Formats: sequence, C-alpha cells, structure tokens
Amino acid sequence: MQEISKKAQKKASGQSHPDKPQKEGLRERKQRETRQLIAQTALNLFLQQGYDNTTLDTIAEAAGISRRTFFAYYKSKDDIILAWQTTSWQEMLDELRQVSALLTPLNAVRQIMVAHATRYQSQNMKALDQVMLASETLISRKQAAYAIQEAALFETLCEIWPEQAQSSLRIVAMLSVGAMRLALEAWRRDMDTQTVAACLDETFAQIQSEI
Amino acid sequence: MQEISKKAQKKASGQSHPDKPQKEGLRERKQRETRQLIAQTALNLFLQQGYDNTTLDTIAEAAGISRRTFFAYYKSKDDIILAWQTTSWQEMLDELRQVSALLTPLNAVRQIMVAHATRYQSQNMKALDQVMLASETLISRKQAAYAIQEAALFETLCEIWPEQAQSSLRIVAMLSVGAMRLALEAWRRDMDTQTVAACLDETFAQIQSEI
DNA sequence: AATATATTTGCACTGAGTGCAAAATTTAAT
DNA sequence: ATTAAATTTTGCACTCAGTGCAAATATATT
Repeated sequence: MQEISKKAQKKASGQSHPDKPQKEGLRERKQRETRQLIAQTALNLFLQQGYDNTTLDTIAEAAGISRRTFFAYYKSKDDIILAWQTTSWQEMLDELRQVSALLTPLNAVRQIMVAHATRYQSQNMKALDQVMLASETLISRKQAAYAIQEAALFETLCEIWPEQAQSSLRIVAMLSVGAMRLALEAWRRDMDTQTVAACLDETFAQIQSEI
Repeated sequence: MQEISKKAQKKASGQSHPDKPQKEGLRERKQRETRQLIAQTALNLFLQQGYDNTTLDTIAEAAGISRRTFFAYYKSKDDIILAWQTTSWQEMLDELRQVSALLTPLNAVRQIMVAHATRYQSQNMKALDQVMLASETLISRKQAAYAIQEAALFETLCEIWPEQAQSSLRIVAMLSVGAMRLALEAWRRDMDTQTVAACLDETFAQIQSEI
C-alpha cells in the first residue's frame, strides 16, 4: 500500500483500559516522526532557497526518504505548508463545538478564534508566512484553503445552531474567515508591535461596527 | 517572441481620427479569433469529458494550433476558464469608478455589482459553473481568483474614497467579494427560479442586516 | 519587392504527481 | 524464536503542465 493506514479499526481484543487513547506502537511513532521530519526539513529548505526553487527530490533526499515515500505522508508539495493551517483550524472547530451555547454565532466564533489565536507560536507563524509570501503558488493554495475552512466552519455552525437559518450561518462563516484573513494581513504589516490575537479581535470589532 | 505584443505603442503616424479606437489590423483580428476559438473549443471539451481528463494537447489539436502556441494566449490551463471571471470583474470595477460619488462604499459596490450581474448570460454561466464544479483543481483556482479580485476591488475603493480609512475599505472589499461568492452558491442551488442578480441583491441585504 | 517585426511552432527539458509491483520492515501467531 | 501476514518503503516508468530557445512563418512597413 502506498497510503498509510490510519489504523482505521483496532481489533476488539482485551484492551487494558478503554479510556487510554491507545498505546502508540513502533509503527505509529516512526510515522509521526517521519511526518514531522519532512515538514521541518522542507520548511528549512523553503526558507533558505524559496518554495519554488526547492524540488521534491531535494526535500526527500534531505529528509532521508525516497521521493515516492513523500507522497505517503503529504499528498502534494503545498500540503506540507497547508497541513498546518488545516490542523489548526480543526482544533479551533473542536473548541468551538464545546464552549458555545448561549452566545450568538458570530460572537461565539469571535471569542473562540481569538482565544485560539492567543496560542499561536509567532515564531512558526512568521516562518510559514514568509515562505508563503514568496511563492505565487502557495498564495493561491492558501486562498483555496480558506474556502475549505469556511465550508467546515459552516458545517460546524449548523450542528451547534440547528435552529438558525442556514443563509445566516453561511454569512457568519464568511465573515469569520474573512476576519481571519484580514487580521493576518494586518498582523503582517505590524508584526513587531502586535499579536495575532489582538489584530483578530480588532478586525472583528471593526466588522461588527462597520455595517 | 512567445508572448503576444499587446500593441504596447503605436507609431505617431497620420491617424485619420484620434477618437476612433484604432482600426483593427489583420493581426489583431486573427488573434482575437484564435483566443475565442481556444476558449470555445476547450469549454466544449471540458463539458464533454471533464476538465481534468482534457489535456492541453487535445485542446491545441482540436483548436488547430500547436501546443506551444496555446501558451501565447493563455498562461495556464485554468486561465481559459478563469480569464472570463477576471475580465468581467475588471469591467465591473470600471463601472464602479464612474458612477459612484455620494453613496457609501458598500452601497455603491452593491448597486454596481447587482447592475452588472443583470447582464450575465445565464447560459454561459451555467456551463462555466458546471465545468468548475467537476474539478477540484478549478475550484481551488477559482477561490484564489476571488482573493485577487478582492485586492483589485480594494485598490479601486481607495482611489474613489481616498478619505476613508483603509481598514474600513478592506472590510468592504471582503464583504463584497464574500457576497458574490455566497450569491453564486445560492444561485447554483436555485438556478431555475432565480437570477444571479436577484441572489446577489438578497445576499447583500442579508449581510447588511446581519450584524 | 525587400526588410523589419511579430507570431507560430518544434524540440528538449524540468518538475509534480500516479500506478504498480518488488523489496524491506513491522506486527501477529504458532 | 520462527514463521506467516500485513503494512510501509522504494524504484521504475509513465502522464501531463509549463518553460526556454531558436528556427520557420506570417504580417506590417517602406
């Protein structure tokens, strides 16, 4: 198989503790490490010589794997960079699902997103941002990723507020992702004196007072 | 040269009438025709066999040009489809520049965009939409194109309302492009009974009352 | 008709991504 | 501890998008 089995099903054998997530086998550990190694290696290369000037062969060689194996871990070159964004968004959605209840959708999202942004490592952020900015391709892909995030957010909103009109929730999703985009752009212009979270909160405030 | 000279400069020879745009020479006409031919040929092929299953070789052959020449007219495969979107947006921006003056930015954009949408040929729209929906690649590229449109709209807004805070105009641009995206999605769900313009106006109304 | 200019084309190349089947490695079973 | 089963890694050959270059065509200018 060329795709890594996500351990889709585990045998119903005698489990010591069903609450323990599952002890991580040798395979799982090595895969996690390899994935991380690829990401780190690639990011370094991108920072050094640019995204477009770095071929998959170079990355694979530097990470000590074969070119073909790379595709078992990431489904495309841009996925190395974009996977981070996707993962982080997924975490945010999980947090959103738990906390909110009585707030309006937009306020709930605002609160969770800002709280989540507080935890960003600005060091990593800056590196990723720098790599992305230098490549037309990546800029494109990032925008496409936003659309996917917007759709995922909409789905989640529908679960949490099933009584709300869908058209309204679509707008909330659009505004929220839009706020995040604008906030990141603002932060880029003002990286040194502001945090991402502060930019985000300010952007939300402006949007809510704008209309 | 592989890139087509956009007739960057014309000699200052005896022009019959400076107000006449310029009489179209044989070259210009053939280029316009070729460009149109490529677009039409490709669109037909895409509709028949899908975007991803249609290679550039196939398109070039069907259009009676060489593969290499294709790239003199479109800079990438997706550009065949996306060029339409870009052109149309540019027209809209030109209209925006002329009409507005006293309206608020958001209301001005809303008015012009709705008016512009009225002129869409729903036949072409449906074909393009159908092609796009069937290809992951194109969906991605379309989203990336929206980001470019948003940036262009922002630039235009800055020209028209130089006294407005840029942060506010950025939000207007974000909302406007967001409205268009949502409106097109709504229209797709309801193609037969609604016009694009109606969907767009309704979406703007909802957004403006949402917050 | 001759010359300058712009366009078309062929060719060879790079680089991303995929399918396939043979090796190598890990896990499970006896 | 051996053996067997399952999973991962890898190499190879392939398709397709996109680019650089220079020769061949076509168009415009005088």
